Amino acid sequence: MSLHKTTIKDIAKELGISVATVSRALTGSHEVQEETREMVLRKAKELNYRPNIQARNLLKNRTNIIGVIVPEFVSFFFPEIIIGIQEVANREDYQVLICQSNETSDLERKNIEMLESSRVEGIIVSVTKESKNEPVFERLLNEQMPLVFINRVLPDLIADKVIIDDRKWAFKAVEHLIKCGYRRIAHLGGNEKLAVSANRLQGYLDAHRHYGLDVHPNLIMNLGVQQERASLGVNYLLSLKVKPDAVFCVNDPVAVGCMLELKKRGLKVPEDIAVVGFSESPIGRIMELTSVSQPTYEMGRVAAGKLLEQIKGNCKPAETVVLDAKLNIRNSSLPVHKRTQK
Amino acid sequence: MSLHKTTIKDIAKELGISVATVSRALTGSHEVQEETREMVLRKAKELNYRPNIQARNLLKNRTNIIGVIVPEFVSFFFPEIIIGIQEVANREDYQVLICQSNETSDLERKNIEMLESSRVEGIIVSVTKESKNEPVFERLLNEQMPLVFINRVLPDLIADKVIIDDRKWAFKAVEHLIKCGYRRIAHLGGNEKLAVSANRLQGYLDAHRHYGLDVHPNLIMNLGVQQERASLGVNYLLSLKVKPDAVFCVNDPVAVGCMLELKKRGLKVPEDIAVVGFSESPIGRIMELTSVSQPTYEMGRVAAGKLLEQIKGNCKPAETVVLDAKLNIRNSSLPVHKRTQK
DNA sequence: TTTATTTACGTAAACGTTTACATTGTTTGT
DNA sequence: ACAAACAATGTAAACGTTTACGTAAATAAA
Repeated sequence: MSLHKTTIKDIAKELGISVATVSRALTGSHEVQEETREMVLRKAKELNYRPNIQARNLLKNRTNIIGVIVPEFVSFFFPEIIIGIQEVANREDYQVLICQSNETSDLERKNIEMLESSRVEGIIVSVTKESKNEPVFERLLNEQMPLVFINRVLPDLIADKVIIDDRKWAFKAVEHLIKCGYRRIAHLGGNEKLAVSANRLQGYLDAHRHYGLDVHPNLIMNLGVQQERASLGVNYLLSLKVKPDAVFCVNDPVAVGCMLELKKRGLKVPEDIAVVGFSESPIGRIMELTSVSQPTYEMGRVAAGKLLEQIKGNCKPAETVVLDAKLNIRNSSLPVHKRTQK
Repeated sequence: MSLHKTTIKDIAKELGISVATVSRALTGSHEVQEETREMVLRKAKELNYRPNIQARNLLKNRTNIIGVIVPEFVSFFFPEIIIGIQEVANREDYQVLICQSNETSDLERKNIEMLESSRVEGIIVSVTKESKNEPVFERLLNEQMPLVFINRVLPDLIADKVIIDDRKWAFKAVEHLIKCGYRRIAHLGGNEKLAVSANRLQGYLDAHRHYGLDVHPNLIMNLGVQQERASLGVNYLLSLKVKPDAVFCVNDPVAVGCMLELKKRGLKVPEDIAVVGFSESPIGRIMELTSVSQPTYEMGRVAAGKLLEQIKGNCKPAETVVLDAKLNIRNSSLPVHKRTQK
């Protein structure tokens, strides 16, 4: 019941041999007598020896840990990405240190510094909106810290990135609304400084341009990516003389908030207003919300794969992996002529 | 652009002083001249020095890491607990290594061993259903590994536990149904071997006993804790000659699955059948599901607090902290006489 | 036999810190 | 003036490993 954890020295002393021999026996070196090895292994088991990874890592100057920074992980989205990351990392004996930046630039920076102090061998990050940490990431890149951006990226940085084509899929989502017969499509956008938001807005504009529809600036609002922000937007939209007949939302939470507010106001989806989200969510699925689904697990796996490659020193030039997505059409965006049949 | 990370030695060499002085300056020791300290701090910043935590920990024989094992973290519940844990842990400079056992006993054991090898200083765990690892946890306790069970516990083990009184709150939930006028209340239970499930079933039985209601064994089914399992139960319940007028579900996912299946079958909640869940969830809230809310963040904080106490060697006897919960009444369980008004 | 090679093991340095102890130079007390 | 106390710094050991190097004995080659 000693609080002392068995070390290699204890084994050596008990057997009257040197620590070097014990180490060799344990690491499976060939330069140790079979007889000796067995003796060591037996004693190690007897003393319930566990190698001290810290000491080994200090010597080899590694930690076998990678860091992950996400804005939050209460919504399904980032947890799924993290699971994908863990899957690949664990397979290669890496542990994953998970941090959440809580959507604040400041905590993001602190997390980075903490991960550096923990001597993680690489970092996978999904930046906060309004990340003011571009210089920090630049420093990391300069210092050759393996780094992969996922989902939310900094467009100006030359680094590995794993994303979907937000612009393209936003286009497809809005195109779907247009083809369904909707003509006054509003957009509840996220934060302009967030690349994903900006790109989805672009896709929205692209679709209008492509199908010759006028863009009404007063139908476009950038309120944020959180569910609660939606009511504000809905209230405004419903106050207009000419109301929109559909809303394309920057993500599912906002779309859900939008649907809830509409319901509260006594409006039916899609009969009065159609709604489309982005990124899929269990709640959205249940509410029959049309949305673009991202391959979350796969994104995590790919990001971890690229990070481990960087760590192993395969110094390929920075690459942006664009994964495929999918538009899932549900009842929240029925074609105008089919709506009454519902 | 060197791959070499700045060490205390580099600073010492550049300034022509000893590593001891540098160390003292950095750790805020009083026995160093103010002038020297400033010099060191300036140089440290210039060279972007980050202390190597591994080396420090090796010396002090600690890691400043605690491990957390949860069954899963895609649903809101465990992420919230984890955030609470991180909050307290980070405040005390501890990192959190998060593992998911994926509801399998085997992966749970592997995670434990992995955390041991990583020399975590303590473990917070929510066991899998049918955890066969009681002997493993017993060993950990014997070896004085700080350990706190949270939410899902092993009743026979003497250890720190952070829970709510599942039996009591299940009683309250069912009592609420009874007071609303429901008389044939079914129970979609979880796994019998899972303490939380067993306790919630007991609460269900208690309420029946307390209010003199007969228990109909064929209205009680233990199908599991996942949403998908609910349809099976609903199908069976609806096949009975005398159908239930309410369902008390072991948790929100099952309750949601239950509501969806009822909807699919053309039945209205609560007009045809009332539904009550447990543990709260965003989806449940949106579906207006009556449920018991647990203080997830607080549970995490308390568990982390207790673990850190254990780590610091405050060897109190094992204690079970029972936190308060709350029954949130929503439309899924309207009083029978009010239902038509809806 | 003598020399070269191999085998099995020991010695000691190294990783980046912290800290007990030693060593200065300076101040205080008598 | 001299001992005592103190302040600021240096020296070196320690944490638990791995591994380059050295060494002795045993074996193979000459």
